[in-house]
Amino acid sequence: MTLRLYDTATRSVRDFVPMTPGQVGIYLCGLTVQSSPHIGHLRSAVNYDVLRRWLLHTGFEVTFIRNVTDVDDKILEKSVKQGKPYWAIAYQNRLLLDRDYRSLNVLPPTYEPLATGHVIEMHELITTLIENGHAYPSSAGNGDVYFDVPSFEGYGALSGQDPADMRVPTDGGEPGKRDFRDFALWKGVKADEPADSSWSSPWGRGRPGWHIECSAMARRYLGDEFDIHGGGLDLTFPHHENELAQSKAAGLGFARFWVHHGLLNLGKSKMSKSLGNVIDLPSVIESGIRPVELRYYLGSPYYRSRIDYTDEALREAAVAYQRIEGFVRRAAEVVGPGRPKAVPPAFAEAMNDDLNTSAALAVVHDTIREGNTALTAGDEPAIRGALTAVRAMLGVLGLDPLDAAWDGGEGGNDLKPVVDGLVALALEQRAQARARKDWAAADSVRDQLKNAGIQVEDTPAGPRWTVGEH
RNA sequence: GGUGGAGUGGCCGAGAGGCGAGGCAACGGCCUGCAAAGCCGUGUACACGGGUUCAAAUCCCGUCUCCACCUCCA
Repeated sequence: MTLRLYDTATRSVRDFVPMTPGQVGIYLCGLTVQSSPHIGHLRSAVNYDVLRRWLLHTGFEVTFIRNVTDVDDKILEKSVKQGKPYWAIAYQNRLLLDRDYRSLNVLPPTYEPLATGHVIEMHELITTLIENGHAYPSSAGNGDVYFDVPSFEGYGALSGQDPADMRVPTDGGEPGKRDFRDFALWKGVKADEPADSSWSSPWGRGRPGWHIECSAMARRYLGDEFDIHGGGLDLTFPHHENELAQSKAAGLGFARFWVHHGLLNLGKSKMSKSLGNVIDLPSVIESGIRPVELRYYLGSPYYRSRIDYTDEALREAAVAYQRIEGFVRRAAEVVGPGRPKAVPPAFAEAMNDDLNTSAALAVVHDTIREGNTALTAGDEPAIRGALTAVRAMLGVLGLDPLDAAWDGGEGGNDLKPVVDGLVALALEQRAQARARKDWAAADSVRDQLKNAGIQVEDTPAGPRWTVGEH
């Protein structure tokens, strides 16, 4: 049973066969750090994190490269507008992005290369392209270097575009281009751009032209040919098409699989800063949803389908996750956390089927039902079996409630033993009241605890309590 | 204009020719002093109109609505 993945280039689900047995190289287009991340960006991270964790679980060694684009038009614009160095703005947003990734338990990449750190690699690639007739310096003498699209046969194959059908720009396009479809590999420095945002090159001072950085960095860390290239559906054209064209034209094998995830819409269109329909992690947390619950929401639909964001759906996902969490915690209290190991065959089958997380989650819920039944029956071996299976599955999805990754952040855990003691005191009172069948007094204790944010529930093993509104 | 994709029960969301994924909500029951949690049961949903077939949510034709890309975008 092998992993089957949808490959955009062939528009079909294919058996995933790595170039080197047991090893996988993945390049994921990360963000252009022009602003703080929103939950649409986070979906991307979660989707590929699940792919990665599944590959790891099935025994692969994964080299996961996720880049950051730290120089581009918008960052420079902001720099000028705010009177701040462009690199300070980029770094600031990078830190925010990193914080969000960590909150959502997204594994850190093997390496996170920056565009500005790979100018030399880009020059090498551009030089090759000029030498073999696939690129040329702008005839306008502005220092730009363009990729010669008509010189590359097969342009448009990835995205299913016919170059002949492409819209001619209404503004006339760049004056130094031979063809309006040609795109910049290198951008000559402009007078109104910050002085520290250009690098010297054989074609004069300038900066990277978006697409080339990914070709250069993927090659640097994964080689001339590698297994999987990922990114958002909106990057298919032109970004990935251009990456593919320039890499192939330079004689590289490049990506064997193109994986694209669906976007997250808010209202009637995709979440994006420019439209202003943005929700970010801090505001989600503000609304009482925990990061793990957001991750469940973002990760439970099939990665290629569109998510139409609504507050209700998110809240519903949070409740669904709490059911999962409730079982794991209750079971762990009875039999200990256990050691997660194998995943049920049905779960593996779902994951191998192009990462069908919805179907995989159905297996999680089925197993939880069995576990809950075992819990009421006090059948410890069955509880243990269900718990380890559930934790193994949740681990693959990055959603194990017992994962230490979810503890961090607030730092309020030191108080746990203290609260434990206080609640135990109150529960002792309640137990006494119950013993003398003074239900009013017993319920009053429970109500007061509830008002303080502590839920009490009676189990065969005695009362247990949980904190928070969840 | 071109390209790709989507419309599933009150809601979210899989599936993809026959055997009712799963979750949330609702209702009934069990358990409980009462709750909570949990368990059991209850819903014949597949945008619309035709067609193919013994059988269609799944295939074909047409219609409508929506989204993404063709400009920066996860």
